[in-house]
Amino acid sequence: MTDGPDAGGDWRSRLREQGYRLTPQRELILAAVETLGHATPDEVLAEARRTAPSVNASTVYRTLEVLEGLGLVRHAHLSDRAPTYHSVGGREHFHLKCRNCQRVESVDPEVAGGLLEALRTQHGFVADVGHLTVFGRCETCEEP
Amino acid sequence: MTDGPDAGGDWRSRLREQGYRLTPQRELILAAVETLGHATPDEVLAEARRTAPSVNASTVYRTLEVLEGLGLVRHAHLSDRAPTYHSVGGREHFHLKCRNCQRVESVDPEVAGGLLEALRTQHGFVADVGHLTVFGRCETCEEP
DNA sequence: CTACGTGCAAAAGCTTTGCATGCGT
DNA sequence: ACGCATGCAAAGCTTTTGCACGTAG
Repeated sequence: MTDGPDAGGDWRSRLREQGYRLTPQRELILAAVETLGHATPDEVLAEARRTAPSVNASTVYRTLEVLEGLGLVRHAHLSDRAPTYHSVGGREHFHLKCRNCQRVESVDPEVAGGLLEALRTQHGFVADVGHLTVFGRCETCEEP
Repeated sequence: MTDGPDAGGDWRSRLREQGYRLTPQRELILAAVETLGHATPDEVLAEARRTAPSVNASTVYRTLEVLEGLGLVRHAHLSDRAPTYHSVGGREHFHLKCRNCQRVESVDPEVAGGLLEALRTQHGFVADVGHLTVFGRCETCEEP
């Protein structure tokens, strides 16, 4: 959860190098995303408020945008409504979402390798696997 | 655009068989979706109003829900915000969305066959290809 | 004649924006 | 000291909901 391309506190330097300021809120919000795994802005807000109750929703939205711009978090659409954010601390992955039990599973990008290759050669399309979400029915829910 | 599993006016019978009533608005909204190809509820409303200016937004939402329940239309998320609806008149397909030029391309499900198979065998997950949207960069926008 | 579907208006989410103040650099 | 980031409040959108009326069956 804390290792990966940006282990330790390197991201703080990168943040500042890009002209951003390092604030408690930004640390808190990034930590919240990492703790939660997959979370909507609303859930991130709630988690952040456990530590600093005064944190504001607009700060969460603005911060998630900044963090995503820096490549520290990503978002995907795991429901028809809210976007959900996750840390890019670990390796890249895409998501399976069961329409029946709502469970979310993370999958290695390699599994989609064939599709990516086909899209590249047949459609000249370079896909962003990390943003991919596949809806369907999971093993348990598909049982007869 | 008018052929497929439900060619002609067969859908009207199915509609009634399911206990629904056949109203001008329902015809109009289905026609709007077919005319537009891919459209947000808002766009569907605008198109429907070209014929019947009194059509209401809530009717569009309610009707799209009914039509989707009957399998006459489907929706996918082609932008981070609005859902877009399309007719299921033609054959099933999934979507590629270019983040640069915003263009949408429809792709034959067969292209994703490998992925589906892998998800089924490796994760016991039965994917719904028709709802799939892959984000990335299209051929033209990827040129150096 | 029934009761489902529609239009209208208001409510409910969720996200964005304008400002004055606070704080990181 | 400068100016970006935050909190607060209000506005903006999209979607949902409650009701009374209209109309399909």
